[in-house]
Amino acid sequence: MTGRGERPVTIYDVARAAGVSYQTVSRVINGSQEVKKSTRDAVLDTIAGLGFRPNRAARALRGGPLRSVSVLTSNTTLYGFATVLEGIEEATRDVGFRMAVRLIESVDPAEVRDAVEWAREPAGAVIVIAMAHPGMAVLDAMPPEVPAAAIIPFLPRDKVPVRPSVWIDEYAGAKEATAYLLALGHKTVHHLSIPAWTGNQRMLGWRSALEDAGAPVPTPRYGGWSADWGYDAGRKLARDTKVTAVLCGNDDIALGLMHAMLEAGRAVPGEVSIVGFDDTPLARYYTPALTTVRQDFKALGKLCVANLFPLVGQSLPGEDPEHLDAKLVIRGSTAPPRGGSASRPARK
Amino acid sequence: MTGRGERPVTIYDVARAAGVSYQTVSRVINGSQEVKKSTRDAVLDTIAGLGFRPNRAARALRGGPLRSVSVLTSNTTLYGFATVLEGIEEATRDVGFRMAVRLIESVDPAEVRDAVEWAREPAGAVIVIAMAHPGMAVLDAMPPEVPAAAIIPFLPRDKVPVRPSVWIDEYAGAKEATAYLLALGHKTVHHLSIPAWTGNQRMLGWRSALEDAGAPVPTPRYGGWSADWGYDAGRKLARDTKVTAVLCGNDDIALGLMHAMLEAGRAVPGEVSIVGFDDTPLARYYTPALTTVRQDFKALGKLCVANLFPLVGQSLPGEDPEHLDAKLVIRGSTAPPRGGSASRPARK
DNA sequence: CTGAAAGCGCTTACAG
DNA sequence: CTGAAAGCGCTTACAG
Repeated sequence: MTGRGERPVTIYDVARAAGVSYQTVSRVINGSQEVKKSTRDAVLDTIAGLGFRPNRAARALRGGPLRSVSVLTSNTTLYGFATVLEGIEEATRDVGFRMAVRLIESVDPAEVRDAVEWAREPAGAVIVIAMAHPGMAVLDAMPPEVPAAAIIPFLPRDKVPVRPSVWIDEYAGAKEATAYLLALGHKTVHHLSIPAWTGNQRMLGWRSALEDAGAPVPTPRYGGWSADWGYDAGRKLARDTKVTAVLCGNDDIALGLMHAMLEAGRAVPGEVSIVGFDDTPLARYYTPALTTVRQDFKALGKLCVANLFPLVGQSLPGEDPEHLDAKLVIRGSTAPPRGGSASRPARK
Repeated sequence: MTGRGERPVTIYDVARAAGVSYQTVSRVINGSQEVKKSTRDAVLDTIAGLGFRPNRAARALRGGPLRSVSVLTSNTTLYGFATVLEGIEEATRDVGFRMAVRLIESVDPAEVRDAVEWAREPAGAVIVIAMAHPGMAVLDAMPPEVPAAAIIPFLPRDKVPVRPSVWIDEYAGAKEATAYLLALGHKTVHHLSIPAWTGNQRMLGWRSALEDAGAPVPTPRYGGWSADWGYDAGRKLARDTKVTAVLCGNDDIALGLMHAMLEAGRAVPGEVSIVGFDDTPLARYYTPALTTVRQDFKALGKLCVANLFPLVGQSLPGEDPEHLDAKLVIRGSTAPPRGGSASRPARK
């Protein structure tokens, strides 16, 4: 019973109860090797008995390990961001770290500067979810001495990135999805992209598959992350009856597009095949069920934490990879084009 | 330019540069009234020039204002939870507070105890998102002396709740939706509920509308929050051709149900009308577009912060209400029953 | 292997 | 209105 409103238990209380100096208690809770086993056990027992928990503020002030990670992210109502965040939270909680979160809503320089200040303030570790422009801007602005790891949507530009970075191989995923549509017999595949940046792997993978097959490369459209945007863009695409297959930048966009097509009287997948990206928990319940590229966002969040920890003197057992694979999941929203001949679809 | 790797600016630096004592600097940054205006302005200028930011750890250690809120929540990949969290983050950031987040995944006593300890540790303010069982368990276990506010899914049991609590009037929303379906001519309305608890307002509102109309009250089904669960439950409902109208506990469940109905060959809304709850950004793009009860989760999160602040000596201007209204949004997933006579639907 | 000392940056009484 | 003092709980050299 820690009781109500009582003064919290400190290392001095533990020291007195265990009959040692408070320095020894400090060594025990910090896992120092130079404490005799019997002393350590006695102290540990006392800690458990008294319900002692180290005061984080005092630790931070002293310059000790803060055991905290500050996460910068945007768009947490999007499935991918929310799930990455859950992965980070679980991984940090597992090792007794706290997680602070701050949203970045734009690439406005003042907001970016503010976000960087926020992140470095408590001298803890930092994670930037740079899966959208605001996060990328913050990542660029982050001073190199800040211990930070990042989740990025493209391959690192340098062989040795400035800081630990993890990603999903969206290039391969997009390429596989596009190749699958071509193999179904579609002459080409259009692309309703998430907002564009240099090195967007989903777009590059899509283009690469098209080029490999010698198919024409339509101009991709981009502008947003939402179903709203997918619907608006979809209404324009629906007017072009030569469009028979579309790869979307995410599943929300795909839903908006599907709605626009159906509303325009174009059958899915009868006249138009649609592929999403992410495989949200809803995608399989769209009608028709959405063919999409699955990404394991939770694992990505955890992976980022594992790659961050060596920077702050923590390390988790085992070697961790830097990236995860994406995986095409075939459902009902894709089919051979009307009258088109399928050259044996590469169903795997 | 705060520069790279330099020692952070402290109140001592500011004091020296401004030619005052460090105590005076402390008074200025804490808004003390007893500082001469000219002194205050000089200090404020120096602070801006040097880019000083108070060290939060030192403040916390001293017992000063921590300016931090710790949020306990579950299920952040669900739209409602994610959006409430964004509202809390924005409101706390606006006043220079930090937000720490921890997930609670079960009602397991050990996890609940742990979560409570986590929340009280840094002596900051606490918010419990008690919109699901895990949060409710934590709220029940929270000692009264902890400065906490809560988001709850039902009316407070007592006239004067133990702590500030905010909610959305789901009772009225569910009642309105159910009455609307009855007015369309449905003999009764089934309910696929989110997990049940005593005082579930969505369920009570639904039941109340049925009773007011003298309609039979079918046994509600519940078990999960997800489209997966909605689909499983929907497959059973689809076999019962007497079911012509269903109110769902959220939009994800509604999507699963809709998929099950369509898959079973039952037309929506031709044979079965479906109403959701929440109005997620995807709901309007379901096919058919989902009639649902809109809840403003972001405003709810902000409202909770406003109600929390008086507890920690902050107060925001203006008087804040305790609850928000829900609103029926009519779209394409609802219609009069086949052959049923509509008694002039209460379209508003 | 363990104890005594210093100090992290701040705020709040306490004097003046 | 402003300065000098004490101390929050902890960790890391420094002695022994």
